[in-house]
Amino acid sequence: MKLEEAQQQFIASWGAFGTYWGINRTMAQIHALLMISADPLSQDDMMERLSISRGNVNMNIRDLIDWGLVNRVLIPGERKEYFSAEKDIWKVATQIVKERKKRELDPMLRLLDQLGEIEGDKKDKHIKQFTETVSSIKRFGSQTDKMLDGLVKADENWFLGNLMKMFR
Amino acid sequence: MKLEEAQQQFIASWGAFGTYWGINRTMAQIHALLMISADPLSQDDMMERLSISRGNVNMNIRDLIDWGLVNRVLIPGERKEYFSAEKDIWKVATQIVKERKKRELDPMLRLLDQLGEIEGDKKDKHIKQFTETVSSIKRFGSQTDKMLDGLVKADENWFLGNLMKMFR
DNA sequence: TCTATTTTTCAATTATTTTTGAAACTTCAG
DNA sequence: CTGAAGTTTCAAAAATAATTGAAAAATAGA
Repeated sequence: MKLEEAQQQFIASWGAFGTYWGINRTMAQIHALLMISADPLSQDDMMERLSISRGNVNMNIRDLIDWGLVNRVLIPGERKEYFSAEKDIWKVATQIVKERKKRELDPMLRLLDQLGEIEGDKKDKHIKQFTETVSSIKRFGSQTDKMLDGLVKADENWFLGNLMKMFR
Repeated sequence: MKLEEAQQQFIASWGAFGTYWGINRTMAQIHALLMISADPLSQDDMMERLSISRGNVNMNIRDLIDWGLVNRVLIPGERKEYFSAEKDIWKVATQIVKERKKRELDPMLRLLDQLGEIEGDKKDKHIKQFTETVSSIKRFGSQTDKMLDGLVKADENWFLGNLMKMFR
């Protein structure tokens, strides 16, 4: 398989998978392009490679920087801005976990705390079902929260090594 | 807080969070409604509780059944079909992991295998960067795959207990 | 079988999200 | 200061996804 063809396919597929993960297609494609590029790229490079508009590149690059997945790179003597992606896949995953935890899990747990106390007869089966569901989700969520904190802090090989042993 | 109010809020929020997880709002709301309901509900019940159309309920219920999160329940003497959700949150999580692995991770790994061999000079930095990125994602993906297989098989308390110790 | 009831399907509509592109803004060299 | 090069913004347009509702299909009791 030729390099260009493989690159095209990788970018297209990464973009498609991105939509499963709540990331929009273009953002995932830009990320894919930067991960497989040996050198940093400018916004114009990305526009050309992906056939998308300047505004689109600009907005999605900004989001990727917010997610901590892409960095601005200054190239001496160049006026343009260049961008490169974190290439260590473990760091990428860690960063995504960290951000998603912050954006999704933490707010969810805050909400569940507010739904704890319900007025009325604790023996009523509707009240019982509701409070049981909410509290079991809360319990599960807190455990997940702690686990992810650990995971984010852990060293790659140590973590995977241990986990591999556990599940063998 | 009153039960009805808390239920409303739980359903609305679960729906909103669902969109983060690649699940559409309505599907997540139906799931939420069934999780907090003490008794199985009919399609008409759900239409009324969530103010959505019959077709919408029907399609999303079917998806939830495909995901293994909801079951048809036969109520003796009733002509209508009733539905209930799995209420054990650990089973819910396990089921979601299993399905997403099947739908997302497995196809991704299959693709990466195809992108392995690139024609040309192995020393060329563009080829090198591409193959390195692809193979490191593949490696990471396979490890994740094995880990999730283990997780799905594992018993709740055993798993969380161990993980808690690991990360304390 | 017939028919009332319930479920399913799907084309058309509606809502949401993404993308474009041109104008506004910023930066910097001369 | 001026203006060319580069970046950002955002309203409008396009693309995508979700929802409706009515017709078709399935089901079960008489």
